[in-house]
Amino acid sequence: MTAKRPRPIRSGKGRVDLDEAIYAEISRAILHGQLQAGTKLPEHKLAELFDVSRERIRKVLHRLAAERRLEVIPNRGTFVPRPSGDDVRVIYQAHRVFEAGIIELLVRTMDDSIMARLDAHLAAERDAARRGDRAESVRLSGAFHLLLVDALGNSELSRFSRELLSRSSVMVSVYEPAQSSVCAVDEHGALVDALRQRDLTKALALSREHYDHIEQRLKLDQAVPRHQDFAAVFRPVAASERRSRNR
Amino acid sequence: MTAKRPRPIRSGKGRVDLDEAIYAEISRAILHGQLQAGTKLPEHKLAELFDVSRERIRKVLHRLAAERRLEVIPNRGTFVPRPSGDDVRVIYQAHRVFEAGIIELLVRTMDDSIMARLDAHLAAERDAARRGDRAESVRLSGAFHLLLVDALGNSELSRFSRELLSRSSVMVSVYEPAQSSVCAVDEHGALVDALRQRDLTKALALSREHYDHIEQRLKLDQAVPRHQDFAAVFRPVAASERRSRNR
DNA sequence: TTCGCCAATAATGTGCACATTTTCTCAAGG
DNA sequence: CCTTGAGAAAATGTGCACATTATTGGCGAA
Repeated sequence: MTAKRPRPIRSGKGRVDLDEAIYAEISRAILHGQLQAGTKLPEHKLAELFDVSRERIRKVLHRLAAERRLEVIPNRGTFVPRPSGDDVRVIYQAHRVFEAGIIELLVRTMDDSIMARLDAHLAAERDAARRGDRAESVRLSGAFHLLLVDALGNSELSRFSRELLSRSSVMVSVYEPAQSSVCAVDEHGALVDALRQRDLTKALALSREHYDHIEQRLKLDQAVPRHQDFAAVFRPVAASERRSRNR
Repeated sequence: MTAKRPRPIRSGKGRVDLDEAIYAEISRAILHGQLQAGTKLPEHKLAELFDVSRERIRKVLHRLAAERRLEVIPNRGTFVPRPSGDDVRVIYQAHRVFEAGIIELLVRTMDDSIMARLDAHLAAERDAARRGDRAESVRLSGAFHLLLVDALGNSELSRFSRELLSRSSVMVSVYEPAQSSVCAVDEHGALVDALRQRDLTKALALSREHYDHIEQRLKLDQAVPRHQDFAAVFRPVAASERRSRNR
């Protein structure tokens, strides 16, 4: 590290984007299940990885902790949450309650353009399943539920939905590290059919059962705690590369 | 827990509580509508008020901003959000969607103890209304909706519900600063009746109309932006008093 | 060996100094 | 009178030093 700088290396304006980039990168790693539950994220190590100050990492970690994506234990460190069985129950019940409300509104207010987008998404899911593209199937499966809530055009609902999905992603990677049991495309298709018929009761039941299936599958498996070299899962953010050239 | 160390000014564990106390105090002021929308919360002023370092205040403010309770504008400061008309629409739609999901579950799963708690709450609301206790009526009115979600015993749902309520509280204080148009007790009572009969359709309609009424009332009024001496609304937190004696 | 204690090391928590940016003040010029 | 701009003042942003706490490693006694 340089001892004292006569001038600022970068203007202050770029720093906000830098924060955002680091935040997005860690969020992505969690959402994609690339960080094992229980993994510790030491501030020094991350600061070195992203080539920023420790304070900057600290701020991002605490922000993620406020969103329950990470867990900060005072004087101990920051960890990827290790969801308990009760956490699974809480999160999936929240998913069910939340989507029930979404469906109740969609049945009353959806239009053709929304149905068209849902149909297009189902086609993409079926195509990924036919090709056997597992990673894409997982991604689309989660995106289906986001599509439902985004159709309402409500930023608050979308934000909360993403927080829930982020947390269930960690659970999936904990409880089923090996097999790829994604949402069945058939269940998504049946739900869309019920929506098209504006059949509230049927749509509610299908959504509820859908999340029940996922939750049940999770509880069958056992958690396999293990350590992990987290450094490998992060992609470099733009600014860190830029600064690396100066050294 | 006893202080063994030669000279601990304060035990390190107390600091977490201190953060929490300041966070709770500002949250309370927002929830109670004691902070006018648009009010700036300067870091060094708050630091002086609570008698803590500016960094500590800073952390709390950014945490509240992450929950959308406050708004941080880079290099400008932290402000109580000034909700736009579209914000009102988004928040109250979120309320409706969210409570619809809650009701759908409550109708299927509630038991006598939950109904008893709801009845007791209604009695308290009616009592406050009869006594003309406006502040208590406002508080109980918001608490009714929290009681509904808390009945599910789901921390995630409760947390999100409180975030929403916190944001709508600011809106109420912005758009109707004078009159006390709280939730009508009758509407709460009718909703409880529908729940008791396990009438999903009726309960959904009542909840929806209830929030529609509140939102409509808000939109009739005009925002009255004005400055405010925020220092008067904060109560001292324990630790700040303790330290004040040393000066 | 194994347990427990203590020093050594590493990691987190925090106050502070200083850099950067914005806002305020005021006066000169159109 | 209004506008504009330069400098001062005030507020926010950030890196760093140091305090505090947890973890590790080692050493001696049962």
